[in-house]
Amino acid sequence: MPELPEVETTRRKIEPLLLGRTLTRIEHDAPHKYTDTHRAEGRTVTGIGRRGKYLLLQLAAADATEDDLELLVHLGMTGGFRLEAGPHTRVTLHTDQGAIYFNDARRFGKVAVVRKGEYVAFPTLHQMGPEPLSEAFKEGDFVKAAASAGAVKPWLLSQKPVSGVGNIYADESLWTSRLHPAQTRLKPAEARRLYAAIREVMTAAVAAGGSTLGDGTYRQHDGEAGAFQVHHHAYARAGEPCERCGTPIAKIVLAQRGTHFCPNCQPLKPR
DNA sequence: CGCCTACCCTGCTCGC
DNA sequence: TGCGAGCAGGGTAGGC
Repeated sequence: MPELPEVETTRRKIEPLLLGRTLTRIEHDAPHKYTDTHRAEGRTVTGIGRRGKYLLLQLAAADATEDDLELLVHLGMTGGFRLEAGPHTRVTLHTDQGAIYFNDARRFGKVAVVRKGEYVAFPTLHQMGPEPLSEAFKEGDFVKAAASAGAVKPWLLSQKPVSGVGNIYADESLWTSRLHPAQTRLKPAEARRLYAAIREVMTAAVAAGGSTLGDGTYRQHDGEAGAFQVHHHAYARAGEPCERCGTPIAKIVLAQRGTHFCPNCQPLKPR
């Protein structure tokens, strides 16, 4: 599950491969997942941005008769760019300087072309919360919203209080801030700990190039693996001793997601 | 309107 | 060795 650190690493890696290139043709199957890609044909990539877990390729208008467009890419669970086609190539971006391939074994990824900023067809992107490593992510706002929130992990996964947090980094941030994933209505001190943990975990994970799991799914186009997985304290460590207290890490299912936490350090408090 | 659940999709692991 | 069951899960639709 590429989350903010993996998507940001991807953004940095593909930027030199796509910036300034002209998209000559886009091929794909499964049209219900890859929409309006033809609108990008003939456009030059003028920038590569990221919002939460979405990559946003800027396709500026050539003249006043056209709209600025964006090519959205969501990597889903297994999506990634490759320099060569493979059995799981779903979308091929042909450019004036060679092709780049979007591979996605489990087909949870998305590619779409929209008018710049027009995200109504993508409600999560449309209502995306602030970037966790930006000035827009304010502790005061976060603490206030957390005070009335439901179970904290699903709340984080909604992308509304903050963007880019997925299953791995939710579990890691909650372990770091010693909060139970199902805790509701965070007290100010708890919310401040979580706010700091999200920034700390995301900063370290971006610096490490993200996390590459045991199955090697989350690699960059050049085969490079992330390094943050060795710093996981909770995610995928069920049964192993908590690094703070030695209690075995528990695994439960919460909001349909595998959820890992220390039952001793992260107690559920009645509210 | 907000919360909850089912579903999408397919490669991989595990047990027999 | 072969094979079916179970698992992984972000985002979205739909129900209450």
